[in-house]
Amino acid sequence: MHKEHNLTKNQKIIFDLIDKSPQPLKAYSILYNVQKKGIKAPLQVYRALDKLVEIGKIHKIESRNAFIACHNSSCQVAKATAFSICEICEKVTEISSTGLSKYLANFKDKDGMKYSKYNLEFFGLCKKCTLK
Amino acid sequence: MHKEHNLTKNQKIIFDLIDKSPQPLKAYSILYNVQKKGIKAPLQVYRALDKLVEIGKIHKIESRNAFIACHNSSCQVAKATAFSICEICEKVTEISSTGLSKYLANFKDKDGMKYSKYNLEFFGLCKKCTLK
DNA sequence: TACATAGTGTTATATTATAACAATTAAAAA
DNA sequence: TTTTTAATTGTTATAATATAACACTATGTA
Ligand SMILES: [Zn+2]
Ligand SMILES: [Zn+2]
Ligand SMILES: [Zn+2]
Ligand SMILES: [Zn+2]
Repeated sequence: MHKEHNLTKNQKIIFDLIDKSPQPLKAYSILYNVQKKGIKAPLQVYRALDKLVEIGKIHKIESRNAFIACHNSSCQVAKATAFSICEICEKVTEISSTGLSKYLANFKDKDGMKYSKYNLEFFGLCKKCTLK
Repeated sequence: MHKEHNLTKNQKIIFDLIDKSPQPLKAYSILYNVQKKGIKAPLQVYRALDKLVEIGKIHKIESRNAFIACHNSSCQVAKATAFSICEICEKVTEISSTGLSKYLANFKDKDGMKYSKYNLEFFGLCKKCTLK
């Protein structure tokens, strides 16, 4: 569950847009979409994005430079994220698998080192694209 | 094991540089370092990088926009990669764990979908930085 | 109130990456 | 070997992504 954060004006505008979007949004596409709401400069977007990522309301899809709202109650504030990405239609889905997150949270490398955070991106074809 | 690829002149210059580097290199840092060898434009660098990634000689660290040589004989040509990243010194190490790669290669999401490719990035502190 | 902290607005600039086109080289097919 | 096809190169220009710096404003808290 997400802790309630009181989003500021810009944060709320940008979160709402991302939250409503069925696919991840890129920063400059966000910018174009919120200009009518008074957000005029890239920095205003990036600052809101940074904060939203930090508090776990959205995640960055690193391989796509795009942002998606978190819909996974088990992902601990941006510390443990996993996504599936369709290489044809670019549909991105957050994976919420207890098995996977337990496995990765407990993973130790050969030096016995544990990690505080991870990001995993799976690539393949989504159902719809598999059938074509 | 890597299939032997006959690298072209530019590919070789750029691979050699990355391969010798203890840490991942960024595209423009590569560019500055190979200008004395006649590679003058970003595109020449990016083209070589694209090819080297494609054939699995190097990997891109997505969260850092940087490139590292593959030192993991079990990673199947860029289809299955895992890294640990130190959040202080930015040291990056390719993880080669049979357990991990088997687990991820066989991972199915709740729709039963399997993936053809993945990239995993772990974050934490390396040994050296933990002791500080 | 006074102070600290976080957020905003703005301009400029840095960093990362690709488009388009002509020329060259290497590979493979005839 | 010649032909022809694909891959690579060189080059200029430009697109896309992201941050620096600074002045100002709102918010919380002592
Ligand atoms: Zn999430
Ligand atoms: Zn798809
Ligand atoms: Zn590798
Ligand atoms: Zn370190």
